[in-house]
Amino acid sequence: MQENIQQNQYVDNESKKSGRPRSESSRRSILDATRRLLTHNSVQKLSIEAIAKKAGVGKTTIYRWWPNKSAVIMEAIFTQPAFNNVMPTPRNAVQGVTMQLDKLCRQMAGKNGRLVAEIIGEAQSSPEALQVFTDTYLQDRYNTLSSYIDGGKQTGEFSEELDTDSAIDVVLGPVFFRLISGQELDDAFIKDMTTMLIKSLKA
Amino acid sequence: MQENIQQNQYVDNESKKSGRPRSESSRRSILDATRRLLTHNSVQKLSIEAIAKKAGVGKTTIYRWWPNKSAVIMEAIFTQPAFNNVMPTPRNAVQGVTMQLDKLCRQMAGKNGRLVAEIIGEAQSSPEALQVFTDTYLQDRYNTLSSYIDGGKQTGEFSEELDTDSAIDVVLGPVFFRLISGQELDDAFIKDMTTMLIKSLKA
Amino acid sequence: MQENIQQNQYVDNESKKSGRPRSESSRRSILDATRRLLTHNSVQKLSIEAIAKKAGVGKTTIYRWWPNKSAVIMEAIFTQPAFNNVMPTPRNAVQGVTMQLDKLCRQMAGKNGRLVAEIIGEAQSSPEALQVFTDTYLQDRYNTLSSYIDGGKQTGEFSEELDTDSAIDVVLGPVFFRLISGQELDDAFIKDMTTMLIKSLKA
Amino acid sequence: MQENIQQNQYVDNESKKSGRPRSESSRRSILDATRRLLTHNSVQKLSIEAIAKKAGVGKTTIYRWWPNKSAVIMEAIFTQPAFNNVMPTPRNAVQGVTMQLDKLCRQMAGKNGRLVAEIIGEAQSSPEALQVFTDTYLQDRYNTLSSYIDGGKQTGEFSEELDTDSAIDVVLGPVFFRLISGQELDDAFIKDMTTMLIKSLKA
DNA sequence: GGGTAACCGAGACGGTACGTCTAGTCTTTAA
DNA sequence: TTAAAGACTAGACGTACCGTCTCGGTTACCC
Repeated sequence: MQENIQQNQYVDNESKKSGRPRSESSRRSILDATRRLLTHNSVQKLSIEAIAKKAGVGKTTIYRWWPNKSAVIMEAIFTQPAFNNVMPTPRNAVQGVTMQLDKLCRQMAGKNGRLVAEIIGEAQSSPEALQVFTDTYLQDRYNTLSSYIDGGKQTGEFSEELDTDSAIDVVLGPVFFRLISGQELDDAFIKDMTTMLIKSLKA
Repeated sequence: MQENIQQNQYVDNESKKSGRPRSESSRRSILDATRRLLTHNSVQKLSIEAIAKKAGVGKTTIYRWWPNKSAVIMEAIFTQPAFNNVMPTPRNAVQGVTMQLDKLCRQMAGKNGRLVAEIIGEAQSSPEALQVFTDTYLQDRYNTLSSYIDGGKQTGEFSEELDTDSAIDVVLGPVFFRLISGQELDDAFIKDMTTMLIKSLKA
Repeated sequence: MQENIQQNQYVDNESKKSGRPRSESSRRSILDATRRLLTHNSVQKLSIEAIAKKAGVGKTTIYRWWPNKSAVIMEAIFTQPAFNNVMPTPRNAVQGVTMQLDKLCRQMAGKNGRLVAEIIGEAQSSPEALQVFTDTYLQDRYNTLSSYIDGGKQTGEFSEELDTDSAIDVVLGPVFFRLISGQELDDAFIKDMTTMLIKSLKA
Repeated sequence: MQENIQQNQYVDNESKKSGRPRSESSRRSILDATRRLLTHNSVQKLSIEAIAKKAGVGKTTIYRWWPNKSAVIMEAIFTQPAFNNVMPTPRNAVQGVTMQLDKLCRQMAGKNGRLVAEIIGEAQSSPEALQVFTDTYLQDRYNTLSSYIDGGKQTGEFSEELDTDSAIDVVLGPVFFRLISGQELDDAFIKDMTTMLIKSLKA
């Protein structure tokens, strides 16, 4: 499993510090253990204690680097390649929005969808976790949609009177609502939804 | 606080049973205590133990009648008059959908919105709880919107090609997404969203 | 299983009262259920609730006639024929004491011994239960030994200076101590003990 | 209150282990709390929960180091100086046995006697607890009596044909029987009993 | 033969304690 | 200084029983 090596976001290790350095192997085994445990347990049933045990790591090591369970899980999940949001440059705004919706829905099919729903659920009880969710997951989709919609407004594909932020929520809303209300994101729905949402954006 | 008297949904008390009958006063004090505790605590921080203590009731009495915490909370919350969904008959389909969206958003403003978001969050880890949420809360909104949209399709206000179920999810999605992503349901958003969604339904 | 029909000791039904009379069948099924449950459970693990369920009887019916668990159990156990204390008339005091010790030890062998030990254990936390144990079980043995020892003192078999009550405790003590300290009442011990105790009584 | 510092018997802390070491202060406050609670409550009414609360300690800390309530209580009680069994060297076997009986009876007078009776009672429902009772309390008395009786057999004070183990049970039995049958260990009884038991041991 | 009184079963009630689990913190030794 | 190990306080979990109560019904006796 290839992994995007990246800085942990809760620690600024800008410069060389004295003392024993953070163990990269611990970090990896924590995230690996989390991913493996999540294939058999729900997010809410997963405990820091269980992660620490499975990873062969002290609980303190986890608490030192992540503020809470949600943060560990999100880092474990959203850094996986399956959750990237890289797309080819679209020919026009309509195609961009369509592609984004399609990619989002494909990512949410099956197990991953349930996982994201559980993460969202977990985040409802913690503003910090919600913030992390927004930053590490939603933000990319917001930015992408924002550029497409703004572009569409300029080219005349979309109504000039759209408020971009509101429009993004309208576009993303149905996908996540379908998810959290326990329904499948099947092809028929994707098609129906996309048709409606494109219409709602048009001039 | 006037309350919709209704049968508890987990018990079929069709006929006279032997034994001491269920205590109505305990039932009320459990629901009251739950409501009062929720004004100071989040759904997840609320414990059955705390409800029992506050209500002056044994824990077993709660476990006897509700399968889990979510069920108690939903019965406590959604039976309140503030969460009814009674609306005047609309002149046409557009007005119907607009009214439903407006009512929904008003109910979700402020504290109640956070509460519902937390309930949804809690329900992500338990299919049974999600089912109860659908049955006791979403269903009403589904039904109402369903009749408006079907009506609109017949009168020609809305596109004949709409799939009603998909359309309902598209209409409700943005509201709940806004909620669970931690943003306010302010008037500007309501206006923008309504404009877009009505357009998406039109022929 | 033949049973000594006897008055329950906690109720004085001296005279005919008005109202429905106590159900003899309930009484019997309670005692039967208790005996059956005790073959698989320890005295402490046995619950009034379990007895009531097994006997097909309301808990109140048990509480109406017995003050506590120990009382039910003792009535169930000690009224059984295996626990009677009828013995042939001895030729002399020594034989009497010997016979009593032997009978006592035989009754305590195996399962019954453990049962009595558990009853004694249960009675240590409740003076009332201890009283019932004394009245329904120990008293018979006390009386019997008392007559033998007094007889022996008169015939010169036993020392005139014996205090009868103390002597009884000395005679009974080793048996019950062996029981509650978890050791077997094997034949070798019975023989050794009897020899010693008879010597201790002699002039 | 001076206390025999000793290893807890359920843990083999042979060598230095990694991790935070067991808190000596928690251990002491648990035992102190137990002792204080026992002055007002019976053994059976005492709960682990109450001990934990009184000691300002998590329940898990108790469960980590003791297998059950009886074990905590016995460690709290029997390590007290009042329950030691140190005696001066006797001139002969008769004096030894007499002294041991006397010391035992003095220790059992008043509150402590009731306490020991309750502990014995509690132990009747649990072989493990009975074992602990034997190991931490009875064993000392067994050993002492054993050496006195064996000595007496060699010097001719006691009958050569005595089985030492049986004799010990005969000697200890009356004391504990008197205790568990709820009678006082008064001076008259001690005198009568001692006279009889010495006679039973003699050649 | 109707009244009344005590019984019966069933089972809900307010409680207490159980033994387990997890959270998040603290304290040790080793690297 | 960080890591691992694991003990610490705290408190909720869901279960089992306690002893009491409240129902609808059932016998007996007594007038």
